[in-house]
Amino acid sequence: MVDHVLEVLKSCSLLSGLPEAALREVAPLARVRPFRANEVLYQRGEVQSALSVVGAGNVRIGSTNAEGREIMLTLFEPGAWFGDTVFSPGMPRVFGATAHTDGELVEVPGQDYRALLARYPEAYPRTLDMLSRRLWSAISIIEDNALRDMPGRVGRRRLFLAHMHDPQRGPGPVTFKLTREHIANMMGMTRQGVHGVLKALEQRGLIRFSYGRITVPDPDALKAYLDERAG
Amino acid sequence: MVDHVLEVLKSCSLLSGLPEAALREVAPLARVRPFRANEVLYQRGEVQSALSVVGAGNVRIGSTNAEGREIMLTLFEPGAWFGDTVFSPGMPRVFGATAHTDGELVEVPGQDYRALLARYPEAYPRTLDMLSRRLWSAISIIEDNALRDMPGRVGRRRLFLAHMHDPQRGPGPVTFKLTREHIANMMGMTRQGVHGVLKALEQRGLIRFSYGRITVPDPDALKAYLDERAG
DNA sequence: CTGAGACTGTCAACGGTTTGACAGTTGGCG
DNA sequence: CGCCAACTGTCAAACCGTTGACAGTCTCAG
Repeated sequence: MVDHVLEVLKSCSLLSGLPEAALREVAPLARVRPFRANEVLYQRGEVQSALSVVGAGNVRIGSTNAEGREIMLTLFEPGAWFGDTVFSPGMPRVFGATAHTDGELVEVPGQDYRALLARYPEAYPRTLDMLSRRLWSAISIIEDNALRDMPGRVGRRRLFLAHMHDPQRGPGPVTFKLTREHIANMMGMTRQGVHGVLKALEQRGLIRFSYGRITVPDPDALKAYLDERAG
Repeated sequence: MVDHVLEVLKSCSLLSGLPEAALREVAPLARVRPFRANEVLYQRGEVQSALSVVGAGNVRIGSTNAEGREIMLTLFEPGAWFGDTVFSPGMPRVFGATAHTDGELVEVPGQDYRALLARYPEAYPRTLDMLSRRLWSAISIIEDNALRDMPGRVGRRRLFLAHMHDPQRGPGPVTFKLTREHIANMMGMTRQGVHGVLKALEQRGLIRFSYGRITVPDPDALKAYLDERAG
């Protein structure tokens, strides 16, 4: 059990600055939390700080407004970490998390994680680096939204997900389990609007899709197309 | 001179976790860089990591795409810090900075700043907290863009700036020196589009504006209006 | 104080997205 | 193996923001 937790923690880039001995220290304090598809994992506003690492399955990060319209910020794969308040204890959660598929979460209590960092300060730079990159991702999404038209935005977001999916950038095809509606929610568009955009991309052979599933056969080709289309 | 630098560094929230002794150590290593309005301070892509603190004047953060269309992410006031690559040395800058008014920057070489943190590890938690909050700001902008219509977006962004302007949340009026075109660039809209939105907000008395200047008389009233308009 | 340049108000035509509605398709569960 | 629920394709009408163009207003530097 603890061994399994340790495996998950080791797979997490945020924690890769910590020596294995450190991970062994927190592993027993972590909690494994299995989840079913569409289960709400955290709700916006909860005051509770934990570092969550996806052990298996996919997790949607996002929030819902009063009218019930939802926005999905990103989709996390196994190994990804989140927990926006780990570094700002006492603050309410800024966004919510929902299970996208069945899977499991490993939760390290915020206090324990912070104490661990304090004991292994050499891990701080790596931690800052990771957080900093998250910030860039967010900013580049803002830029895309402001600078690009709808096809550009959709394409770029697909690339972004492909990169999240496999940061090692293996050139092979990448598949997500996403409906048109999910994509629309990510972009602030409607299902119908997404449809038109995807159809155009498909005709160029840049993406392919089947029922509830979308695949990018060649991320590099998609990137090249988008770069050519607009600065 | 060094005294002046010290004052500026002390005013910076990112550095407030460091004891004054630490700031005295880096102050001599910092460089004061005066600037004139519209001067380009940093360009996207430069590989150079420094922590920049605004000592006086205003700085626009943003980027430009190939077609020359510009997006402005935010406007920084004295005391604000930026330097997206301080925590990820060796990476190219993700966005550019341009002087919005005359003013001055205090630049701490990234290496020196990082070495300082390593010497005063008790400052790390505060640093992570600050960076984390930046991430929230960015994410909440993404949310606003996806979930809100144009008036909602413009209003929210005005609030965001008001908050940046004075995080202590004094309830008084706040004024920015921003043209319609700047606002348009922040939102990915056009000058004309912004015009209509602002006119509507003005008629409700929520904002006022004069030549090249816009003021929010009562941020709380604006917030209340926006919250009511759309969850 | 005065002129040039920057900023602003406004208009009509155009275009892309949403809205709303409905039928067709897929996949999983009983 | 068949049905139901979820997902998808498609269309026309309405809407909203952009494009492009021009005249009016304000500021500041000389």
